[in-house]
Parts: sequence; C-alpha cells; structure tokens
Amino acid sequence: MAEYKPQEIEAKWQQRWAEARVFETEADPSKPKYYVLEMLPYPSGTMHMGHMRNYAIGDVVARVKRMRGFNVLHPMGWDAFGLPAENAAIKNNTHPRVWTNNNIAEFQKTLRRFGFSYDWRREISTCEPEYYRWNQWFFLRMLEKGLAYRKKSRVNWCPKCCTVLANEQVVNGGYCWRHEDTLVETRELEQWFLKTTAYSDQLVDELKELEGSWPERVIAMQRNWIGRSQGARVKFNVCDVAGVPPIEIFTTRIDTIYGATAIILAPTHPLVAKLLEGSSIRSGAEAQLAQMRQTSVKTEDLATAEKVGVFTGRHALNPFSGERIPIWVGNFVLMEYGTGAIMAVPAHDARDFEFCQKYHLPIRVVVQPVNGTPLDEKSLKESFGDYGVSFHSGIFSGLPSEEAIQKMVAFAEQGGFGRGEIVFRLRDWGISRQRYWGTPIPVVYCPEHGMQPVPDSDLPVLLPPNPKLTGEGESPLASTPEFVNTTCPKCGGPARRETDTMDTFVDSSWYFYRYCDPHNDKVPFDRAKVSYWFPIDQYIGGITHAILHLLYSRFWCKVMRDLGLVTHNEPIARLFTQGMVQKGGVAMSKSRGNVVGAIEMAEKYGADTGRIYTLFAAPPEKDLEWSEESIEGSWRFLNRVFRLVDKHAPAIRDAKNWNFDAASMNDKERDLIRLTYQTMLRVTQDFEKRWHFNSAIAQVMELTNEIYLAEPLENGVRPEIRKEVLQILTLLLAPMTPHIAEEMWEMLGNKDGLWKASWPVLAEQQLEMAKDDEIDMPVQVNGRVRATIQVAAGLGESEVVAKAKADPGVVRHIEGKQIVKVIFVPNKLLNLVVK
RNA sequence: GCCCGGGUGGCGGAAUGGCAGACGCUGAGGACUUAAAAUCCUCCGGGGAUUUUUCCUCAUGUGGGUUCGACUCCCACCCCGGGCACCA
Repeated sequence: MAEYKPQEIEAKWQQRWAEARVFETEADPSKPKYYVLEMLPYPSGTMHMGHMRNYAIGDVVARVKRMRGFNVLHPMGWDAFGLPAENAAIKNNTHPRVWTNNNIAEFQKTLRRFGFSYDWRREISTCEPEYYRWNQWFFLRMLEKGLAYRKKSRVNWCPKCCTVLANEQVVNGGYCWRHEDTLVETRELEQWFLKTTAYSDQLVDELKELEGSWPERVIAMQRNWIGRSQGARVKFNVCDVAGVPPIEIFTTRIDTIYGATAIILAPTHPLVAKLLEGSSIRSGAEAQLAQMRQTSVKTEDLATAEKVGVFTGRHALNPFSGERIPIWVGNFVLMEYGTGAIMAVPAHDARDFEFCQKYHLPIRVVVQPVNGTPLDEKSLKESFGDYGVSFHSGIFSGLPSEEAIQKMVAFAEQGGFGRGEIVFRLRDWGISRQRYWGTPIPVVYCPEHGMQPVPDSDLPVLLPPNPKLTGEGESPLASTPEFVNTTCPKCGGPARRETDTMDTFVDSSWYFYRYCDPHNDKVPFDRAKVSYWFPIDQYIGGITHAILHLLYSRFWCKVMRDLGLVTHNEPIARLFTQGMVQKGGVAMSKSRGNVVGAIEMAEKYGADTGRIYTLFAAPPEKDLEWSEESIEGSWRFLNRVFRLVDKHAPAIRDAKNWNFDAASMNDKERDLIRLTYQTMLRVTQDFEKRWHFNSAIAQVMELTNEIYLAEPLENGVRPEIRKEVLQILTLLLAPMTPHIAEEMWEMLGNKDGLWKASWPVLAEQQLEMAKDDEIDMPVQVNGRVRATIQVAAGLGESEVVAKAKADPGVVRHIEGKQIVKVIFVPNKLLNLVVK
C-alpha cells in the first residue's frame, strides 16, 4: 500500500517533464497552433493563491489543448519595471534591480513548484536591455510617423520632495506620500505622448471583431473609455470687442440651440484673457478665475464640487436666433474635451440647469416631450434631457429631435458658422515618467539641432548602473551626469539626453509578441513566427486591466500593423477575466495582510491540491472566498482517488488495454463503463465549451464515489475493464492535477508518460452504449411531479402514457378527471394536463 | 446619475425551459480501533400528515406576466458588488 506523497510525486514528474522538454514548442505551420497566455505578473513580494488561480486556469487550458493535438505556446515572463522597485530601493538603500531580481527568483520558484506547463526558454523580463531596447526602437518608429510628440502637461508635484509624484503617491486626497502634511501641487512640464487618438475610430470600430469572444463588459468599458460622440461645432461671434475671434462651442444637442442662454468657457480657455481686456469687471473677475484654475488634483472631487462661474462682461451672438447672450467662465467646463466652450441650455441639460439657476440666467424650453404634459419654463423643476419635438426654434419648430439635429447641422454648414463633428473622450497616452526604473526615452537635445532621435545603431540607451535614488529633487536620470551628458548624433557636439523614462504600460503593450521570438537581437520579432502564433487564442487575466492594458495593447498592434510588422487588426482573439481570490471578503493583498502564500500551500497540501481547490471552489469568472476548511476536501478527494488506483494497480497493471465489446459485459461492468463514458463526455464539455472547471471536478468526484460504492470491483469486473475505468479517470484529472495523474498513469502500467497521451474520445459504438437504456422518467400532473416511472430508452408516447396511468401515484391525481393534453418529451419527461 | 455583474440550504456552489439544492465544506449518527486520528457507510432546506413505508405543502431577493411546465424567458421594483462620471 503506497501513500499519496505529493511532495515526492510532484518533484519527480516536474523533473521528468523538464528532461523530456515536454513544454518546449516551436512554430510549425504543419500543426494547428494554440496560443494561451496569462497576463504577466508584476513581481512584488511573494506569490499568493490569487495569482495562482490565474495560472491554474491557463494551465488547464494549455494542457487540454495539448492533449487534443494542438501545438501549444504557453509562455511566462515578468513585468519588471515600475515604481515599487524604486521605492523599495530608496527605502532599503539598495538597487531596484536587486529587489526586482530577488522577487523574480521567488515568483519563478513558486510557479515551477506548481508545475505549470510553461516553455521557460521563452521567459522574458521587461527590465533587461534585450527587451527594453525594442521599446526604444518602437518609440523611434512612432516618432518618425508623428505618433510620438511632446507637449506641456500637468504633473503632481511635491514642494518638499521637489519632485514629480505618480498618482499613487498622492494620498489622503491630495497629500504627498512621504510628507503627509504637504499638499501636492500641479505643475506644467514638457512630457512625451503617444498619439492613441490617431486610432480612436479604429479602436472603437474594431471592437466589433471581439464581440462574442471578449466579455461584454470589457468591450463596454473600452467603448465608454474611448467615448466617441457625434455632435457639432458652432461659432458664436463676440460683440462689443474688436479683434476677438468667434467662440467655438461643441454640442451634441445642436437642436437645443434656441434655448441657449449663455456661453460658458473653461477657466483655462485661451480667449478668456482677451475677453477681459478692457472689460469693466476685469479686476474682480481675475481673482476668481485664478482660484478656479487652481483646481484640485483629484477628479473625484470635481463631480461633486459646486458650480462656480464668473461673467466676463461680454456677449456673443447666437447664429441661429441672432440673440445676444452673456459669456461666462465656468469651473465645470473642461478645456480638454470638445472645444473647451459650451452653450448653456438650462432647460435641457442638468449641469446647465444648476448653473443658470444659481446665477439667475433665463431658462427657455425648446424641446417638448413627445408624450405627456408639455414643459413650462416658469415651473420647471429639473432639466429635460431626452429627445422630443423642437419648440420655439424658428423654422425648425415641430421637428423631432433627430431630424432637427440633421437639419440644423446642415444649416450651420451652409451658413459657414458650424459643422458636424465627432469628438472623443480618449486622450493621447502620456508616457513620460520622471523615474529611474523604466525604459529611457531615446532622444537627445542639442543646443544647435534641438531634439534629435538616437540612431537605431546606438540602441539600447542603457540605464546608468548606479543612479542616486533619493526620492527628492530632480528625476534620478537628470542627476546622473554620466547619463545626461552625451553628444549630438547630428553634429557630434555636446548634448543632453532625455531623462524621462517610459510608462510601464509600454512594456506590457507588446510583450506577447516577443514571446514568439524572445532572443532575436536584430528585430523585435520574426514576422513569420508571429504570423504563425498570432492572434493570441486565449488571454486570461484580471478585470483590473480591462481598460488601459488592453487598450494600449490594441493600439500598439494597430501601429505595428501600419508599420507592416503584423497583418492582424486585433492581437487577442479571446479574453477571459477571472475573479479574484478573497479572504475575509476582500482581495488578497500584502497591505491588508490577508494573503495565503502559494508556496505555503504547496508545502502543506502539494501543488495538485492547491490547483484543484482553486478550480473547484467557484466558477473561474467569479470571486472566490478562500476557505482553509474547504481545501481539506480537495486534499481528501485526491487521496481517495490515489488509494483507489493504488489498490487495483497490482492486479491490472499488466492487463491489456481493453478492446471495447458491448456484448461481453455483465451488468456491473456495463454500469461502470457507462458512467465512466458519460463522465468523460460531460467533463469534455465543461472544459471545452463552458469552462466550468468546478462542475468538471464534481463529475469526476461523482464517478469516484460510484466506483467506491461498486467495490470490491474485482468481484465481477474484469481487470481490463477496471483498467479502462481508472485510466479514463486519470486522464480526466490530468489537465488539473497533472502530477498525481502522471503517477497514477505509471502505476497503471503505462510505460510512456501521460504527457504523450491524448484526450480520450469515444468511438460510435461506445457513444451508443454510453446512453442509458433505462430511464427514470418523471411523470407530472399539471406540471407537478407525482411519480417517477422506469421506462426503456426510446419508448413511445402511448406506451409511456399507459404505464404512467397505471402508477398509483399518478392515479391519485388523475382519478375522476379528464386528460386534456399530454406533453411528452422522449427520454425526458411526461406531463399530463387534467381538468 | 449612467453602464455592467450578482441575489438558490448553516457555507462554497450545481441545474441547454423539464425531478431545485449535483459536488464539496460544516454538522449528526454508525462501522473499524484499547483509544484517538485517518478511513468507510448513512443522514442533513422549512412546515405538516403518517407508528413504519410514504405522502402533502411552501421555498431560488420582491411583485406581476408568458408557458403544459420558469432558478432559467419578459416587465416592474428592492438589495449587494464593481466600473465610469461636471465628457457638453
């Protein structure tokens, strides 16, 4: 009698897999491919069961696909740049590389301990020059195409540290993380941007390719984020002052323009100063304006902040009505969206309503609801924002809103004072970080020739090995002279390097291409290899990355396509977002102190138990509450299966593989084989169609329970049939608990490793016998189950009805009544409708 | 405010419009054992009737609807979780 010793078994098989290079793959156009990928981890601290669940799901998919004959690419790597490493280095006075590499070693050890089927030869770490040089290479290509540019932009600034802070370093609603008494300020700095907005339309339109294979809500979040809206620009001429150009406003509701009772500009709108020149109320207004511009860093506050406005003393002319309306400045108008100026239509916009009420501006109804009582501007309690019928709108009165919009846009275009326009919420991607631990941006500044790109031949621009990391003052690279001082690629004269580094989302926007060709030192990747493996067949990760990571990855793909590097529009064919692992109702995290360490679990129960538990405890898309009691159940189950195989192995090890023969089976054998085949079919469905790993496991548990109840099997079940049953059971478990499965496979007498085995399939005859030949059919009377009768499979309606009518449980409910209808679902159910 | 999810026993959860609660956890009882652990077996939503067997009835957030039949589909509402948000 052997005992289940996961520590020994798992080490043994991991070594065999490594020796046989089971998980190493190469592009091979003669084989069908499958690229399954889990989002690459940021290596911080230790790996917990929340991480593990993600990889367990991916590994089941990878192993099932391998067993089904696919050439599977399943790689792993490290998102190794980033702020935490730099912070840790400042705190502990070490180098970010040391901290990062220690964590990587820890993470890698953990993943290996769990036996995930990665091709480790393809491992990449984004902080290595072999990787980040290609970030720089792509940046230069984008610079050439005008997709990378510099502009002034706001950053968080701590006046005590004298340095730029990331959003996550701004704490407690606007204070510095290191000086909790110091309010963070905003400063304008020149920053690098990538022109994501050049692809706004494609990023929305090509979401269509993902419908049905990405979670609906992720698509919705992306669509929302890009925020395309159809509207119009309209020019309002300014009265009373010479030399002020017309004010352009943006609106999605041009049909409400007759109800505009003011123009409102963003506080930072460039025309504000000109309007105030010589205005009678200039001095008072300017103080208020200065305060408005000093907006809080926190955008959450904005939504709830009270609306504040200042009248400029000027007026503009409504090009539709010719009416003179006042020009205001309002704190709720954003310079970054549309044209930075709006028309206020209080009757039909909630924000305008609030503003105009406060400042006693007139309210005018110009759209009436289609049904219901007409609106009256004197008694209006809230704005009416829906479409309806135009009202008091000159020649457009009486038109439905949709039609009014069309006609009024056309009218504005003819008159030369407006045009239809689409605007996006999406902004360009700011990639500048005033940090050390990131990819240096490869440009230099020459006093003679200005900004110059670093030539490809000089890549990579390496990070200096020994920066001064203090968290204060200038950015680390700027205070490292040996890095900053360089020569101009054009004239050879002295020049300064750019000292910003790139956002780490750059690293993760294209890493999955590099996996296809991780060691190429000529180009980012070989096109043929990528065109074999791409698109990613299945990407698995947390919902937290639903917007930015995936949006930037999609953007990057489109840029690469336009550079001629790839031919597809979308990099990720299918996306799956798994739920979080929680403890005490909240996600596991080091800061909350509720992590369950993955290595600890592997030491206590073994990797297989840890894997199967995270798969069993909840469906993969849902959050999972960790329970130390429940994992014991998974441990018991694996022991139960192991004992079963161990008990029978000696007697069946040398039995021949069974040649299916329906006729020779006795009842006990038939029941056992049938249940085995049925289980197999259900598990296959759960894996392939539904991703219900929890119910797949439940099926296998049920089969195991039934085998136990049929013990002793040796009474009446031939060795070859016992072998068939136990082998299928083993194969079904293999993708989820690969180590114990290999061990049992060997115990059952197989010379070749299970890794060479295929997923079981049934021949026609076997499928036929897997069907039940006798069915427990529920019989309903008026939709309520009153009896269950045993009928032969395929029995016809009249025979079943006859049998049902003879059942005492049915008789009781139909006696003295008339059967008015019979619902018969063959092999399923009978329902008698009586009166 | 808008957009997604979700609401089923003591708990995690299962159920293509067809026997609600599979499977697991917890709990109870029994077997084995000197004993314990481990293991194996049985029971385990509420109420009622019945000595037993068994039968009836209520029950999937609430209220309606469609249907022979609804956890499942439709309408309205309540609660919980998440995302977005002065985006004109």
